[in-house]
Amino acid sequence: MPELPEVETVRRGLREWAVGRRLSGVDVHHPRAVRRHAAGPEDFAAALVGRTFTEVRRRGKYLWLPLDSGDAMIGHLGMSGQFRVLPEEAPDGPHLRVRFRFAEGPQLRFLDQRTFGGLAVSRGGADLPAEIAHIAPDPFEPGFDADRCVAALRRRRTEVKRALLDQTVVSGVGNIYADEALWRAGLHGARPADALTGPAAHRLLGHVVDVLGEAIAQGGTSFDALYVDVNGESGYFDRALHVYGREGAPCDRCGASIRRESFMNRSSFSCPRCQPRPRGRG
DNA sequence: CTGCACCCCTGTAGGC
DNA sequence: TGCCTACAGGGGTGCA
Repeated sequence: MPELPEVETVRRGLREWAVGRRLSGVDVHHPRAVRRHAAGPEDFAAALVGRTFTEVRRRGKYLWLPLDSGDAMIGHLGMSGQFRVLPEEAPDGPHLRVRFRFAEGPQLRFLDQRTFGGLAVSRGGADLPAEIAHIAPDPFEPGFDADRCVAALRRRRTEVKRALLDQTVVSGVGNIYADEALWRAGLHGARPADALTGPAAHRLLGHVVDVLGEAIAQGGTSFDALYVDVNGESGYFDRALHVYGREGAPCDRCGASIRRESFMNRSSFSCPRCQPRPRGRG
């Protein structure tokens, strides 16, 4: 479940099901799932067994679970990663990558169809793992500074959608929520970020925060079974999407037919009337 | 600093 | 039925 609202949904599930439980065994079923753990799968497991998850934290799309050792397990879901809480007798399935066993109670499993996601143990990373420090704060962190974020956004000499997707400007925004925020702001994603006025950039960031917050409240966006919470349940925010995946459907604001454009080798959805394409530099 | 090409993978949908 | 391509919510790297 890739973007911030989906990762936050997973974080909440992990907080409920993983915190305070002592690990009795960790089985790496696919080494690629721990490729970012340089010391290898055995070291990964050894750093976890016997330890207890004390908390579940998140920055943007990254999760980390501090341990009572002072280390932390880092997780990124990539495109198709899932954490699932399942009883021991549940079948493994084809996408099981890492199994976490506890002294008692259900297992925690990391599943990942495409294996773009991954786990690692960060030594001494309980507070903020060094591996995540290059990512900007996300809008829901106490340390988030909106003025600073807007300044970073307007400093980028690139298109505004690219800037929104840049995790060093603001973390947690992906393709869906970038398109939704741009629609709400009435801006085409190809507008130059450095041509936005301060108030316009603040308004855009406000829409980013709004759409992410509303999506969290709905448990995220689930188009299919790949994007589910730790109990396998889907979120409902897909019903509230205004542009993403709605090519040809009428704009909820003006009725014009939603268009789809190729951008950064991905699809971008927008309203041709509410979000006119910029001409030249702006 | 920036854009760009390309890499990492599996699975599905659609055209032929 | 098969075969092919395009596409999917992620990030990272190397190069110009």
